[in-house]
Amino acid sequence: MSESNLCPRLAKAMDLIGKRWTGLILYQLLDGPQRFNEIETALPVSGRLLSERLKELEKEGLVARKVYSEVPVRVEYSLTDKGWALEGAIRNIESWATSWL
Amino acid sequence: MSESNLCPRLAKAMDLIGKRWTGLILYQLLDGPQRFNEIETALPVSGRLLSERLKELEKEGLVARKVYSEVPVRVEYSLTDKGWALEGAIRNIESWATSWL
DNA sequence: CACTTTAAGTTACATTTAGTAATCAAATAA
DNA sequence: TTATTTGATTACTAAATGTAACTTAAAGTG
Repeated sequence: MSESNLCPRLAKAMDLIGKRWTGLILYQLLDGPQRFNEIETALPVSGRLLSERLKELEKEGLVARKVYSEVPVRVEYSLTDKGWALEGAIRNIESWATSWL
Repeated sequence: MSESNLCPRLAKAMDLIGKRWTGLILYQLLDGPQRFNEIETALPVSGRLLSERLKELEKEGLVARKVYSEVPVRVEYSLTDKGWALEGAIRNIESWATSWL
């Protein structure tokens, strides 16, 4: 595993999207803003990793987190412009899956 | 991490592509057939995992493996039609990376 | 024949990441 | 005070990954 002249931006993109659950979380958010438990229910991901992934995605600016001070607290996650910019890629994978899997 | 009504084909696609290095290996093969060492040199992936991923991709029918009985042996990996069908998705990620990372 | 060379892996072992279940924090209602 | 609910975090186990050494096979060299 030596060095390479691989484009660092593509490498980073693949590292992000290539992380387990990230693709499905983004796909899920294509349906619109959703709260933590909605995503957790919709996907076979544990709360522990969902929390971790959402934090990464928020840090990278693909996902926005909004807290509503209700009772009990409501937290909604949504795609940012940067996140929505991946819609084409995700839809592409979806249609590939439909055609080839 | 309970059950969900997630599309099994999309889940499988994301599981495949979302596995570490898989995206970059497919991207690398968009340049045409390449032998084991070429891919290993082009990407920061170890031989151990490259071998494992290529086996998975071959099993899933995205990559074809051809052995040339030369001295020493030459093994070339290339995309199948099913593999090439992912080109759009991969290019999409590439262009997202260029625009947003 | 023994011995070297080279590509393509494989194996053994340490480290990191993921899975599972229990627990915590905050805010309000009873 | 205690219960309830969402959104997490923690502790522990299991699985995946990183690293480096080793193996295999085939042919050329001495």
